[in-house]
Amino acid sequence: MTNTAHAIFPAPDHDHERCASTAIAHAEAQCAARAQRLTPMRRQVLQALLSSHKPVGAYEIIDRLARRTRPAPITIYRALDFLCENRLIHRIESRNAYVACVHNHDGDDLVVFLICESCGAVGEAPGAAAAEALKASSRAAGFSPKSPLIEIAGICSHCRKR
Amino acid sequence: MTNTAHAIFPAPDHDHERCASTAIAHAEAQCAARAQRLTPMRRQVLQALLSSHKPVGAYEIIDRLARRTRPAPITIYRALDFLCENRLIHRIESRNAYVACVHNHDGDDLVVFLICESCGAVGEAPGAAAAEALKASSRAAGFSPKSPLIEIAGICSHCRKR
DNA sequence: CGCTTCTTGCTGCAGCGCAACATATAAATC
DNA sequence: GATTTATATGTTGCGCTGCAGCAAGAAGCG
Repeated sequence: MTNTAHAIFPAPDHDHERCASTAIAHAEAQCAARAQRLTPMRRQVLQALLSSHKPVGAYEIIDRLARRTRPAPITIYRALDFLCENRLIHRIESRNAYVACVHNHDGDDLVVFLICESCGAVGEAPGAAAAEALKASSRAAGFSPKSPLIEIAGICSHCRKR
Repeated sequence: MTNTAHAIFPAPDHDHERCASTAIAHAEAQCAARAQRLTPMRRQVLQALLSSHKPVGAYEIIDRLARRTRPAPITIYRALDFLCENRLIHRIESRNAYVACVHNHDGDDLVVFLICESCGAVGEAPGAAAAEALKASSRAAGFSPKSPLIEIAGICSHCRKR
């Protein structure tokens, strides 16, 4: 197989051009629907993240933009905040970095981040089942949970084959 | 109730003196069993974390130690690494901070961190059930998982009452 | 146009985290 | 005990992370 629409980990030879353009299109639609502005700066940051499926740090984004005038860190963080709030990207806490959301999941569903220690790619797996178990466990402790954060390190299917 | 041994979130009025001393005793036993050395530096860092059930950053640990000679950050990080490797403390990724392990869980079992947004306390809930669901989900994606990281923000039972 | 709101740029700063090297202390071996 | 070896701590230095506070420009609106 080469490129099924719902593969958690995109194959090394997948059509990434298409992958990125659909993500941009989705971002435009999403922003239009919410009356939010996908400014050039925000679009550039999103595109920088879309250049791979790996988490990228804020300062590396600055390097990748590499325009005439080098944007200040705060500028990037503000764009990242905007993109996070609109669920167009995700923050990977264990890496202090960000990945573009490839939208394999629905609205408010819990997402499980699978992080390959070999190639660095990040996949988004559905985690509804685990979410139930987590809610039950935390409620048993008298805890009122909000959004669970789940990140799992390991080896992805493509790296495993090699 | 005031202080049951297995409460996930220790009551505000619990006997923290005892709480801390048992943790130190456990650390000594654990290190002795593994032929590891709980040096003065490491013990001091552990005690600094045991002064509360809240996550503490590396630089705040430096402030708390407040000895004649202020230890360098790297010194603290080395002690933290040691304590993490020996499972005497945990790193809270979403806070870039550390908490002492109060050992409500067994050996290699998955731990779910419950972080109270009100008082900042961190509880450790058992997550074996969720772990199974997560493993199944990630394996379905062809992923070979290692140690899942689960952190949930919310409100703890004691803050909820107020 | 004038006003408001949003966005970006600029300066500055504090916490986080570790590499590389030097020194000191403890354990192990003879 | 003396020597080697391993482990732990100290010192210097630096890059990344993340944001506060203020100023300037751009977009939307009556």
